[in-house]
Order: sequence, then C-alpha cells, then structure tokens
Amino acid sequence: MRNPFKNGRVYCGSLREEDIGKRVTVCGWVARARDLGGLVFVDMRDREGIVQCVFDQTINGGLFEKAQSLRSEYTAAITGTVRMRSSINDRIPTGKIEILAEAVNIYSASETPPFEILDDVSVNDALRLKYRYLDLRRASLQSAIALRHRVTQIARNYFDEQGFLDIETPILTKSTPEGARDYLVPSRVHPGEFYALPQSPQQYKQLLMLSGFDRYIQIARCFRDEDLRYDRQPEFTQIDLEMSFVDIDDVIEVNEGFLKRVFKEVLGKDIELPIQRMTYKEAMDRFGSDKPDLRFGMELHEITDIVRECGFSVFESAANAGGIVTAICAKGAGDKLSRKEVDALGEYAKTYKAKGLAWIKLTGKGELSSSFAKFLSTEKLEEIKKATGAENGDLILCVADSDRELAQNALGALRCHVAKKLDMIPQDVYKLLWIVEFPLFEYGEDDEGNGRLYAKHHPFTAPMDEDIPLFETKPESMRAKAYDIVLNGTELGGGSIRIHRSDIQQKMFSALGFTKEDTEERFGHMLTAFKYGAPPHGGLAYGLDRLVMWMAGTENIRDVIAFPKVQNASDLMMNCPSPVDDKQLRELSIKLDVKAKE
RNA sequence: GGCCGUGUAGUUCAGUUGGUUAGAACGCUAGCCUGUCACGCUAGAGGUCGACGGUUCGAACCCGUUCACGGUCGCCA
Repeated sequence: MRNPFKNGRVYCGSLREEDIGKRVTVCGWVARARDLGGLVFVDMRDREGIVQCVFDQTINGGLFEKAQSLRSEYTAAITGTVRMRSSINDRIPTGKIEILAEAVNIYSASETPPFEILDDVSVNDALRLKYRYLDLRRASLQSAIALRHRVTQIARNYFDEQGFLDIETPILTKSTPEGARDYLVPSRVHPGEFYALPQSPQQYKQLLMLSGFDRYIQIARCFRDEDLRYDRQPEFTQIDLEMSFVDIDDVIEVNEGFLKRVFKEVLGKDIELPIQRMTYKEAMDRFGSDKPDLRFGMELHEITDIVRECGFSVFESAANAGGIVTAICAKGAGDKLSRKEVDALGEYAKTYKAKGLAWIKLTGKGELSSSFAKFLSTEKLEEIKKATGAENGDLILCVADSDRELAQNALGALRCHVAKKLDMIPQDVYKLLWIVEFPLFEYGEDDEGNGRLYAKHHPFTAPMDEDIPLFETKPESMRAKAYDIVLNGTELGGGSIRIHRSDIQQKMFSALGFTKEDTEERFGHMLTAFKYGAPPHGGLAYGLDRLVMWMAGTENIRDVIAFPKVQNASDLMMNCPSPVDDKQLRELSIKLDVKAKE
C-alpha cells in the first residue's frame, strides 16, 4: 500500500531509499525506544511496518526531553527528513533509511501493555484474545487481515465482471432444524416465537434464482451453534454464489476462473486449469477421505480379496461381512518408526473408531516383523506386499472393518498423520481438486435412535439424472449433483445443482421420511415458490475464513478473523455472551427456569 | 457431552522426596551512556503459586471439588 495521504503524512513501513531528502510525517505507535544518552532511536510502527526515527541532542536539543519520555505503545506523530542510515539493518524493508526528527507530537501515553507487541511473542491465547486490539497490532495479524481484504476484493471484482449481482439476504430468518444447531433470536412483538440466524443463505439464494437474478453473489455471514475447532468458528463467512440455467460444468468453470485469479493475485501462484476432478468413491477408495490431500502419495490399497481366506480371523470376518480390508504403505517407515511409535499409530487409528491396526514392518535388510504375520502364509504376505507396493524398509498399515467407510476413513486419517510425522508433505505446494458424485443420502439416527436417511448435502440437492429411478428401489446408493473444492486436504467450499422440479423434490422429502405436514411446515414457502416457474440452478459457497487461512499460511482460523471467539463460543474481549436483566427478559416474554444440562 | 493436557512475577517458564527467605529470562522503574536496531552497563520494584476444601508438624508440590484456556472425539444438513 502506497501512501493515500495528501498532507505529507506517509506510512512508516512505506519509506525506502528513494525517499531520502523528503520531509515527511509518520503517525503511529512507538514499537521500541533506544536511549543511548545523547541519542535516542524510536521505532515507529503503523499498519505498513516500522521505521526508525532518530533524535540527536546536538542537532535539536529542544526536542530531546520529549523524545526521552517516549515509551512503548505511545501514539505520536513525528516529522522529519528522511536520510541514509549510518549502519544498515537489512532485516527490515525500511532498514536503509531513517527519519531525522524535527518535531514530535505525542497524542497519548500508554500503560505498559500486558504483553509485548512482537511478532514472535509466545503468549497465552486467552490473554491475547482479552486484549485482541493489542494483539491485532502485531504485523502477522495485520497482514492476515489485509490479505483477507484482498481475497474478498478479488471475489467482488471477479464475480462482478462475470455478471454476478451482490444481493444481501436477511440475518433474521427462519429456524429449519436438521443439521447444525441454530442461534435463536427472540422478539418483543412475537412472544414465544423466534427468528434463527442463518446457517447459510441457501434458501434465499435459491429464491433469488426464481426471481430472475440469475447470477448472485454475497460475502455472507453465517452462524452455527456448534463447538469450535481450529478451523471452525460459530460465526463465519462464506463467499456464496448461485447461478441459473446451469449444470455442474458451468458452475465449476466460473469458479475455476475465480480460483485461478485469486491464487495468482494473492500468492503469485499459477493454477493449471481445468482442476482435476475425482469421484467421491474414488477419493474414499484411494485416500480414505472426501477431501484428500494430494501433496503426497501413500494411497490406500484394498486387499479384501487377498485376505478373505488368509487364516487371520480379524481380516476374514471383516471381508466376509461385506466390509473391507485396506492398507497403506509408508515408505521408509519400517526403519524410521520404532515398535512403540507403531503402537501409537494404532491408538491414533482407534480415535477414528478403527477396531485396531494391523501392521507389517520391513527393515532395510529385509527382516520382517508383524502384528499378524504368524497367521498368514508366505504367499499371502508376498501378495500383500505386492498389492501395496511395499519394499524393504517400508511399513504396511492395515485397517479392517465390516463398515467400509469407517475403515477407509480411519486409514485415511492415519495416512495424513503418518505423512506429517514422516515429514512427507511438501511445503508451498497447492493441490486443488474437485470431488464430484457425492452420495445423495447418508444413514443417521433420529432422536429416538431409529435409523433413517439424511440428506448428505441438503434436501434441495439434485440427484444425478441417471440415478433418479433409484428413488423407488435403492435410494441409499443414489449420487448427487454435488461438488466440493478441496485444497491440500481441506474443504474450501462446496455446492450443488438444486432440484427445480417439484415431483423430484417430493420424492426427496419422502425418501427423507418427512411427512406432508413436516414438509409444509418447514419448506412450504419453498415448495410454493417452485410452482411458479423455477429455472434449473446451482451454486457454491466457499469458506472464506479457511481459504484465507491457507493463503496466509496460518494454522488457526482466529488469525484471519479480527474478533474471533474461543472454544466455548464466548468472546473474551467483549465478555459475552452475558446475562441480561429481568426487564429485558420480561419484555421478550422469556422466563429462565429450564436447564438444558442435567 | 466424553477423553487428554495446561494454570507459579506484567509475559514466557524453572522449581529436586512435601521442609528455612519461591527463582531465571524478557518486560517495567531509576541512574549512566552519541550510531543503536532484541542497544549496553548498574541498581531496584514486582508473587493470593487459578479458586475453594482436605491430608500433614509443615503444601506451589499429595487428594477432592471447581473455574479458565488449549487439543481431540461426539457434533458441524
């Protein structure tokens, strides 16, 4: 950012050699003051960086006392002339120059801050969040927040060029249970009734398609009352878009253009188009994940048929119960990992519900040790080695389960875990891919513990055309016109083509077990709307926070949100949520005497 | 909600088997110092050992409860 000012002020961090001789004013915070006696150096900091200002007693004695009174985090304006330094600091961009101060105006003093405003400072997160406004002064957070601005700005420009209209949708909306928990909002004028904050603008954007705004985009705030994770906040932002008269390829194409632009302009990275596509099934079979990290190999290999009659009952029973035995080969890990470390991998797999982890360890010299080899013939072992591509020095890890997805999921998680442990993941590589042909449904249990089908994406997601007949016969095997964009093992966004025919929508609802009354109560407005000429439409939503996390190279979503919340969804700076007084509650007709917890 | 971990100076941490006055570094304050850039040197201030209860002659340390924060699983259509 070059200086936008017209009054002689410049950003501290913007000054360079070519500014030598100019008379400038910098405004900002004292990052550090070094008092050498007759000479005081003051590092002034603003959002663009740091510049050194020097006060010389022999040159300007009148200023000197004021200069000596400057302390960390005081705000001040310093006016002076840019000049070459007598000794260069090549660790900062302004290190060749300094400002010889001619005037200083101290705006305000500062108490000693609770922690130092340094980039590499290690301070308890809770304290940093309580004083978030101080934490945000650090250069890394300043640049992450600025990078986020760049990304949203590119999104706005790009989609505008593509004819998309930015349309706001309501924050006060209707609760539609199923899925994540809603934040509810009471209202004085509707005793006993509640708005919900949107989990996404899904229904509104579809209705906009019905209204004829055939290309819509919104940088949309969304809310989910669920527990937090390192990459999940209760309020988060989507780049949300929807298009009419399109099918999958149209949505993917326009989004590939966006991804190419944003990676180029923000990171200088060239994304090759088209981006690779992979079906959900292939992703699960080969990587044990619906968001595979393609930066490294170590693919899953199904060995069910090899071990169906191998003599090891764990494998046999999984294989014969219609399940799977699947394996990965960790190159070089047979020598690198100790027996104890392999056992720890087993414990890790168990956290993903694997019943256990079977392993074969091959040393570089060809010695073999294994948790189950004693049950197997030499021929079977050779077949497993061949199927997994194992050589001397490698480690084969196998998970067996009657539930295919469970086994694949556990081994897929282990694959990433091992890759990280063995340092197999190249840095500065961006592997994008589309996952397509997701299942339309998944099994789940309702509140009474009965099994039923749930929409994997949401109930408006269109099935693949050729799968529509399966509504009557095998709904659980139907595939959806849904797609996710995945980057390095993270889901950046997802979307689908929506159902625009009411007969298909009816079939969808009945497959989900919704009664006519349920449907009418919850989605009546949608069904009615769809009676009046619905265009085929579909869209996509990016998790902006996650996208920015990747681009900023940070491992915590809090680093890209100015005012984030902590694990229990509270805001340590504002100290909320917080109790409200009885008067407010009475006005809302709310009485607090029910406890959710035992 | 389950499991695991952490909590000692403003900050980051150390603290031996439970034993005399709880330490270090950084930061802070004061003095000296004209080329520093993590300035240097000297001196100093700064502690409810998260909170409550228990065991003990004696608790930062052992036990229980609780609070806060982090991680992980459940959850996240």
